[in-house]
Amino acid sequence: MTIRLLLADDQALVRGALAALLALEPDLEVVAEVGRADEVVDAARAASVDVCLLDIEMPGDAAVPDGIAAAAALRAHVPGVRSLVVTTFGRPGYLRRALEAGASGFVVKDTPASELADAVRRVHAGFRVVDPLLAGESLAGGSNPLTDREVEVLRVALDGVPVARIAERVHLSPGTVRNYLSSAIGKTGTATRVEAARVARDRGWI
Amino acid sequence: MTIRLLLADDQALVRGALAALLALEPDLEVVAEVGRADEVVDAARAASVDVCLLDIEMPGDAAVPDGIAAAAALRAHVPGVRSLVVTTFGRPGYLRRALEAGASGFVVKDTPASELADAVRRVHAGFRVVDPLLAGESLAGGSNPLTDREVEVLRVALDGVPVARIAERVHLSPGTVRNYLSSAIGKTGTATRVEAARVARDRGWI
DNA sequence: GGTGGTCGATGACAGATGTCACGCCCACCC
DNA sequence: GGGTGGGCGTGACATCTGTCATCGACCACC
Repeated sequence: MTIRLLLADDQALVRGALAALLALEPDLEVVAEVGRADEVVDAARAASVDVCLLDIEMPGDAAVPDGIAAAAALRAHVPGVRSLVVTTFGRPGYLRRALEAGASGFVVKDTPASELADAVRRVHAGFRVVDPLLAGESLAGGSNPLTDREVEVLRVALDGVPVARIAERVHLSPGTVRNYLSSAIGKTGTATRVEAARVARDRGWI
Repeated sequence: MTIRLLLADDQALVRGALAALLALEPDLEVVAEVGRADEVVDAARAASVDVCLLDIEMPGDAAVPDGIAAAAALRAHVPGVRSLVVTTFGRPGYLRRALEAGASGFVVKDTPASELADAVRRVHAGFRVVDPLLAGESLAGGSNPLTDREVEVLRVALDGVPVARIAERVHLSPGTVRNYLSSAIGKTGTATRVEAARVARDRGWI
């Protein structure tokens, strides 16, 4: 019996290339491909998929905006499927959030191509597959010290927009936004809101 | 006679997957793979390569920091080889810079996998292959209005560091840095230095 | 009822930032 | 020599930002 796979990645070329790579394995079969996070659940159900390979950075809708949310949605709605997150960025917080969302595996796109099929097989067999290097960093990184509001404000601050525009977008007064930013700057040990936002992003806090 | 290919991409998984995809074509053969921009020229020479597939975002050294520089280095040192840039980001400025660097083709990773092999063949045959959507944007985008100093300062400003630290890194006085930033803010039609840096990056100006 | 806690807002302050006009130096050119 | 212009710096100014103390509103809890 072959393992039935779904590929979710917004870059068609990468998706197709991964399909070609996995097609080399006789016990694996790619039965569905999607390019958006919000299409994962339907496709997984329709094709009776065993394992989903999920990129994190993918377009989606408000309910399922990215690959991590797709893993959570799969666990909730199609519990038989296992998720293997395959991502460009080995940010510690991504790993933590992916595991919290119910993903069974987490590999970065730096890993050798030869290891992917094995990761799929182990995930399908019920094991947990995690990049060992990243697992260490993730534990060392600690958990997210930011409050919900700080996260919300930092997300907007990422692009470097002025405080006034951040305030508009999150429906808070400019003064309050500055308070949250100041707090986040303190927690990240940085000097400006943009630095704080970047550090928070790299640690997977936002 | 098969077309001999070199794959340059820092993500091993993507590299391997592309190799599997292209191996499906009987007239194509992947004869070399590298993960750094500064290894492209040597590898291309050693394996007598016909066409190089180059990612842009790749680590490298000071002389060849990315895939675009690798295309330029190939033209200079191994003139027989043609370059096909394969990149995640369809930024208009990337296209312009890639063509200036002597690349024969430019495709984004959104394109269907089925078209890649054809793009390789056309590049090998001496044609120029350019994403048509992007070609339009690139012409509309116009050329780079920034001075060298403005570019240098904006590159550092991308991370949101304070002006004082930008001044240290580029060996200018803080006041001068602010002048360049102010000028760049005006040219980009933005409000802060970080916004200016992001706009400039997205247009391929820095 | 009181009590404590959180959330959002405000005000005040120092320092950073963006803008602008101007000055200096040096290369270049007539 | 006398411009002329670009690159870099300075000073001054208004505004924005980051920090901190404080306040009112609201809610949970005893």
